[in-house]
Amino acid sequence: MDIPGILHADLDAFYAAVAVLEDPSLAGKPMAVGSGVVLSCTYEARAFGVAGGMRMVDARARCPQLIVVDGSFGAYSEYSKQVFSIFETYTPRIERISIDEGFLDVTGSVHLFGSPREIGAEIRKRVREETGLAVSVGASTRKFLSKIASQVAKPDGLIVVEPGDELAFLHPLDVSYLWGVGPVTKRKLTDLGINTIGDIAATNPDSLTTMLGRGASSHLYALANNQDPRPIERHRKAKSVGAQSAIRSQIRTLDEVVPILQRLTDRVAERLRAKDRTARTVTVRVRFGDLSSVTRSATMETPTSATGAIMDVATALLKKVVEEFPNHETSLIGISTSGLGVGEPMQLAMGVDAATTGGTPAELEYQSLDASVDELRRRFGRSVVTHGSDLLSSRTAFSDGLSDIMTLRDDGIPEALDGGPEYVTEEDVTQSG
DNA sequence: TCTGGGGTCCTAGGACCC
DNA sequence: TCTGGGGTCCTAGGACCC
Repeated sequence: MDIPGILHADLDAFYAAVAVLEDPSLAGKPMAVGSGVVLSCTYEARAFGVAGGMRMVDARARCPQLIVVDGSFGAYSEYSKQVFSIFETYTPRIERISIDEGFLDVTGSVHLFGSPREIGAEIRKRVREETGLAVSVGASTRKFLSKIASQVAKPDGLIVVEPGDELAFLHPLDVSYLWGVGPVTKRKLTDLGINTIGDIAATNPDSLTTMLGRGASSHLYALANNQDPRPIERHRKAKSVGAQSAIRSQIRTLDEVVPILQRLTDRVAERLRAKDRTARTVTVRVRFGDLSSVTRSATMETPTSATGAIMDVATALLKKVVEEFPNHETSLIGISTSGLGVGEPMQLAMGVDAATTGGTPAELEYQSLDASVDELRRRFGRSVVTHGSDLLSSRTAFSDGLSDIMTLRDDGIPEALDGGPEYVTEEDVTQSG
């Protein structure tokens, strides 16, 4: 396999480019997408020193005529879909890294479509013609090297690193091109007199280890010597699901923070269910007014995707933080769930809606029973209420009003329904389907 | 220069088990 | 009963990436 068949394709200034396509009057002007911070900006804005990640106030200071537009995520995923479907006509071996970049392994496609260089050129042409977007492409025999090549190729370029030329291409480049070198590592390397990737390759690995630790140093040393055995991975499963929210006004008490945590937990649990996943570990992050932050986590005995169960754990963790750091302002709160699993038998808390019983809320009565999906449907029709990994959490979620209103699909999986929680009786049910 | 939201991976210490 | 070693799981923090 001595052809540069690993392609890295990266859309140029993606969000900004889409904004220009949606509103052509923005073409050729300095423009940034984002509200608090710059998510993406045009190359005209970059000429003024505006860059992604920058605070919008700083961006405006550098470029007073900067036009700022809000992002529209619907349009982004539409364009992204189009672009990736073009990729798919050249190879099924695609690893999507994010909405705007991915790896393509075209080593098996050369007989059909020509050399990697020809494929890269054709992809760029087709993406330009069919979507109006510019995509830069790097090609080599290694993932990390192709990614670097596409960065060097920007904007709107194609760089192929032929086998044998790798080190000559790589070694003059600044260390920050390497995946894994951020501000902290960059500073440490500078202190060691290491500036280029070639400097890393020429350094005694032991002295790197002293400064960076075993993992990071062997990683960087390998990359600097063009070692990167990672294959293209087509389907990567998420390892965590989280949500966070920055808080502007100063708040200090648990009572003020809990509703925000509730909202975030709702979102996370819903996304877990949408992916048909469960989580075992709940992590709560609190960032204080001085921007320092702490995390507290706890692992549950049984995995769950139930809002109530996750919220119980999250609330306890949050309480711990508040007790540990009294009278601290909170500037951000986040929740993350990890230890994700699939396919555990779900435990359902069931309810019958008020229309069925023609009634007002009655006293809740619980009982456990085993039942097949068919039996559930016979007994309750559409009136599934909430589910979790154990009966207690399902019931807690239900009685706290955190339940989702759902119906059973034919495969027995609950499906979200619109409508209010009008339930008057409730029974706990173990789903056996 | 710490401003956003979504993630991954690594390290290190402690608990616990064999 | 103590000492030692190895492995796994959990928790907390930090760096980095898009």
